Amino acid sequence: MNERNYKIQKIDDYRWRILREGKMHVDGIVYADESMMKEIQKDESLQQVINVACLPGIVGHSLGMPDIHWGYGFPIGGVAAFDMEDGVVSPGGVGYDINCGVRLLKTGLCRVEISGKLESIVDSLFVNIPSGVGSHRKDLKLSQHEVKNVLKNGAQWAVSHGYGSKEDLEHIEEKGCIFGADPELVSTRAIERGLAQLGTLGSGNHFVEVGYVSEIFDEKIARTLGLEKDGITIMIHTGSRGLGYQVCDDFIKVMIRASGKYNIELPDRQLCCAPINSPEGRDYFAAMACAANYAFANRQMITHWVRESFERALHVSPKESRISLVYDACHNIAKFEDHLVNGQKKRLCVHRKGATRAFPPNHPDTPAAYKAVGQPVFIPGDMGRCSYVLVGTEKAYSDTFGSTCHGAGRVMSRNQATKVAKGRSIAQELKEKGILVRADSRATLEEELSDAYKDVTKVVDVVQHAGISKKVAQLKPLCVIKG
DNA sequence: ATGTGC
Repeated sequence: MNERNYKIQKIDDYRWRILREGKMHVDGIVYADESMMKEIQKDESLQQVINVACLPGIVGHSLGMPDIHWGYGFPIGGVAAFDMEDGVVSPGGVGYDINCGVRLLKTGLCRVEISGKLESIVDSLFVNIPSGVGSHRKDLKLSQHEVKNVLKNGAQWAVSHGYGSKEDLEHIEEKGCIFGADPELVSTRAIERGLAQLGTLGSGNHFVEVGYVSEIFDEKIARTLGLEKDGITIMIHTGSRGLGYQVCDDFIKVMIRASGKYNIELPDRQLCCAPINSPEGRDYFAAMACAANYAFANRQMITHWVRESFERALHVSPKESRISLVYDACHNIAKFEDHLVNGQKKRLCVHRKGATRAFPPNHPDTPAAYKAVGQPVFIPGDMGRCSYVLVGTEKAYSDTFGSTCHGAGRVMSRNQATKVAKGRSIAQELKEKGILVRADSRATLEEELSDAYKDVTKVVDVVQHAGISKKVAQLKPLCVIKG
């Protein structure tokens, strides 16, 4: 069962090469330190890196980030770019939660100003933002027609309906709207699942977390991002909810047929895909863009209710709380982007699944305010430890199609974590560490146990040392709401 | 991740 046929070559302290052999078109490259590499080999994720390397039209390398772990077909923490002419697009390379992502808000508040008020903040957030499996909003049920407008316009829809400001849009990847979304390619079932879920958190590892800047590694960049020591931040991690799940599920069926139709040899059925320039490939992309836009709108709506929750809990005006968006980045998505391949500029379809775009300073897609420092990247850890703010680099652009990691990465399955948490009160343990948590389900809290994750500091150190991101600040949690 | 199996 655990027989390994592949050969791994150490490139340097933070990179490992899986040599091309058999049906692989390219080498695999994994970013990890020595001890992580041992952990990584315990699951099937490296075999998945190899499987991805066998897909038609893949260019460069099949990449694994240090938070890599087993996923549906493609590994989570994987990056794969395909040639527009002979390459493929695959729902498994994006993931079930299309445009799952992280946004970071900063505030005009500092730690001492809210100490003693954390209970009311966390309660207010928990009341205002529905959380948990199947969570929906009682105060906002859209018509099918209106959902289609969300799918076309993303966060722009939210802003034009009074949820946030135009300035927010400048600080979202793609300005909160992926081009090419066609709602007619999203099934009625998917749209129905989306009617009442806009502005809800969901379950699993999704959260809204209030924290503070605990350490700054680069003063100048932190200042540009508007972060200072002890400043209060809010991190939002969620995606496209049931609508995105349904889009993925619908298109996996389409892609299984398409893989046969186009004679694509699949090492694993879960890698089902279609040529980028086929009807199935174009349809998937247009539907995926819809789900991505729904997720952008979702995080934008949640931002609105975060602002409102702070105002209510602290009895402050928006001018006093000064909650603004630092940035919003996707970590489950496929994008058409220009990259240098063998010295030539080429348009590629880049799949990032559990991987974050990390574009360098001066890139056209890096927001104007951050041109000098690079695109912000947020790496949430687990509930008990910390998170990181990074920026993208030239090296990421040249080595990883402008990509980096997305989180700590699991070391325990959900089942394992539940067993380890048996007989313990995770909420109480966190409270003793000074972290208040409100969760819809006790089971989710157990699955999200701190020890179920790698130490995010080690993950971030790998991408920092490998040069594919630059550390800017560390954030520590104060209170968190979970699904 | 997911109206947590059709």
